[in-house]
Amino acid sequence: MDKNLKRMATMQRMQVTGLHLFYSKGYYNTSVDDVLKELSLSKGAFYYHFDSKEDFFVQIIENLLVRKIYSMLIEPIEGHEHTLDLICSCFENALETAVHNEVDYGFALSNFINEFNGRNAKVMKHLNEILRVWEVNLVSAIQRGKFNGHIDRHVDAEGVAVFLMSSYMGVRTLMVEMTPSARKYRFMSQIRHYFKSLEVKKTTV
Amino acid sequence: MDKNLKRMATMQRMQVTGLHLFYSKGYYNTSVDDVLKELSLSKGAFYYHFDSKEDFFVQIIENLLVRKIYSMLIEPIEGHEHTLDLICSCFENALETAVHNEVDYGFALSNFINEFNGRNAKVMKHLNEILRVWEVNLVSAIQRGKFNGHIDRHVDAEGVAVFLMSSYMGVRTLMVEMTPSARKYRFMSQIRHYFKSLEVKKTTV
DNA sequence: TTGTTAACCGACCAGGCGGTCTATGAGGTA
DNA sequence: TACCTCATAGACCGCCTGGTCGGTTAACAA
Repeated sequence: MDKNLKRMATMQRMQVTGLHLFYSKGYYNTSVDDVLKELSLSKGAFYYHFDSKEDFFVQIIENLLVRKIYSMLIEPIEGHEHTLDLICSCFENALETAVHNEVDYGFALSNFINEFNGRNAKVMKHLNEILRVWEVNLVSAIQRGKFNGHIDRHVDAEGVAVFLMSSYMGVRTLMVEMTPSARKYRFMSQIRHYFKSLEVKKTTV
Repeated sequence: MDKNLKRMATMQRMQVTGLHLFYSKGYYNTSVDDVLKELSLSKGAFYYHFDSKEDFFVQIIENLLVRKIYSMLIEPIEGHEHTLDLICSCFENALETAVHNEVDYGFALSNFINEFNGRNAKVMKHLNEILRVWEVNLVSAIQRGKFNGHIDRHVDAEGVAVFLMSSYMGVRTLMVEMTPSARKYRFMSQIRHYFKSLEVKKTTV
């Protein structure tokens, strides 16, 4: 048990450092030695715990990336209050975090999708699974909104979900260079404008 | 002159092949030899025409990528008709091209931005310049629409431009895997819905 | 005390990388 | 024929990469 704890701690340290480096420098552009140098560990330690660099990365996805995205983009919109407000403040918070990074490298998930697409089907399967979960949760949030009477019943939930995911992923790329906070502000204004057009039309007069 | 023509032709061939490989496999994941193998040329030929791999890529950006994006996303919206319709069909065409690729690797510009961000400032400068031109043209297109009376005068042109660029870049990433044509359809529906909310309000009754 | 084993070390390997350099031949010029 | 330049060839270099492997250490069990 105590043994197992040490094992887990070392693996965790490697994975945290690995995610940080893969995110900021890219997977193919980061060597195993880069990760080990950061931690003053050796090749032996690495290949004792992981089968390969790819296996290492898949475990990072499952243990760290999935949770990160879940807690940042999925869990916050699971409430039962006004759905669109939830999504709005969820995006607002996620973007604000990005603005506060002294250096921002974009949305980790979409960076990795770009990097692995067409080059590594196995890793892509894991990344796509995260996208799928995100999409499903967005769709059900919007349907909840329609059910609760906040969102117009003619709205296409799947369409809105795709549109929201697209725009979020895109704005994160757009924010990496030049005036991220201004772009965040403009983006959020337009999202709110778009959301207003999804609400039930108050039958005035 | 004839000599110069041959020189240009060889350089062009290298650049076309280079863009294709860099786009599909990534810059860092494509070696100079990969490009040369494709053309049955040697290292000598390559370094006779280009100073370095980086110089090669910068020339590809300036000679090929800029033009490609200009002809696909900028020039089509420069007309003076109903602006939002122009943008709509421009996006429609650009996405349709992507759907028809048997294998799609996303939006080249945003892929490269992801790959070079924080790693190569010089290349990033060139990529950002393309983004800037795109943004400027979108903004002026929208302002034209406001001037022509098609777009509500309260609309924030810069905001709409950022939002459009974001969503386009994002949906291209989202389309690389799984049901691109369905996602394209849903995306375009929402774009049209969003555009409707930007039009001048017809004062009914 | 002795043996076992989990955790880690680091030298080593084959292959690939960007880039250099000398050689070579084709085509024009004198 | 002799010469010169442009365009290309391909061997070579030093460096880095993912991955292997025999050795070492410390904790614990007998």
